[in-house]
Amino acid sequence: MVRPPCCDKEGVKKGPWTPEEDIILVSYIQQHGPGNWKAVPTNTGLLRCSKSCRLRWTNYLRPGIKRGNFTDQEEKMIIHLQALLGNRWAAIAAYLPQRTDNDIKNYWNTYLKKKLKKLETSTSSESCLGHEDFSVSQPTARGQWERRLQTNIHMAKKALSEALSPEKSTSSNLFSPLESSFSNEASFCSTKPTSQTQTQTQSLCYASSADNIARLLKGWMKNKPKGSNGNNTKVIQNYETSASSEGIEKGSSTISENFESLFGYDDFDSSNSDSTTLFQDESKAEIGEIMPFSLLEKWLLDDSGCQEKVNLSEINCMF
DNA sequence: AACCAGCTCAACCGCGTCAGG
DNA sequence: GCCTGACGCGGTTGAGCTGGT
Repeated sequence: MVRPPCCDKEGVKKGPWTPEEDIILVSYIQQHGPGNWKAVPTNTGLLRCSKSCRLRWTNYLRPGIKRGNFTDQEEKMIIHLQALLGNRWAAIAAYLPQRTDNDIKNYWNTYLKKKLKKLETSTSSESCLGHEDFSVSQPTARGQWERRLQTNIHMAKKALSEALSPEKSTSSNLFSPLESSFSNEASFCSTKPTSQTQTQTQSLCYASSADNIARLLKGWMKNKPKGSNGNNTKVIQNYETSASSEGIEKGSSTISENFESLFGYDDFDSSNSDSTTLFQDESKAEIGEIMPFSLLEKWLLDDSGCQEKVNLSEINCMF
């Protein structure tokens, strides 16, 4: 009764994605939205399994993804949340806008785990923990976290039921990431674009998604050793056509320039994710704007001693 | 310059869950 | 209630990169 691997069919490509494949995938999702992954390989002609497409999208191409250096605060949040939630990377990722669960998992496994271990061994000789007061080995702090989590869950549920009631749905858009753990991801969407802003929204988030590819392409164009072949050019040109039909400004001379102007990657920075996105049900990336992130950070990062007083009223404001 | 060990991270694999029939 | 297929998640792998010798 062994389940056959989903991708062991002949002709299914494995390994790293090429920029062309990325473009095809993004182009498709831009038109049809994420979801129904089973249909993606069939409809796009990509020689990838549906799982691979979904993974590529969620971990790499999705709009608003931030890559590279984790900030101190992000690091602390991961440590705190890992202590609280365990290896539930998706849940942890819900608290870190612009980070994917895979990214966080990798960061934890390659860096934070070692760091904490080091810290633990260095402090184990001493009777108390150092200034980096992680809750990993602190049952009391963990208990407080659990209480807070329960409060949060309760309020999240309340907010959810309020949000689902039609007359309130427009005003209650401050969803907690926790809801994604307790309802489903689709309910996560909050800032529904109005019909007036939808067109603008679509192109904005499309650009945001394209930024990811553009960054990829930038490196690819630079490093591409023996020139791109005709196929590449063809695919990219097709994409240009598709992009231009979407009303996105197209550059002129070279392909690389086209993409540069098309996506404006030089202007890229994480702040561009402040646009509402077309991909509302993939809105992990927008949590920062959905809820007052600084408040959440405060809640997460404050020393455990004094925060309880502040929390309940402040958290209530979140919902 | 060549080799090697360690590290990083994108991608894969397999299992669990859930919805639809 | 059972079966099946799709999806999501966490663990693991391995190719490529980097720094040291």
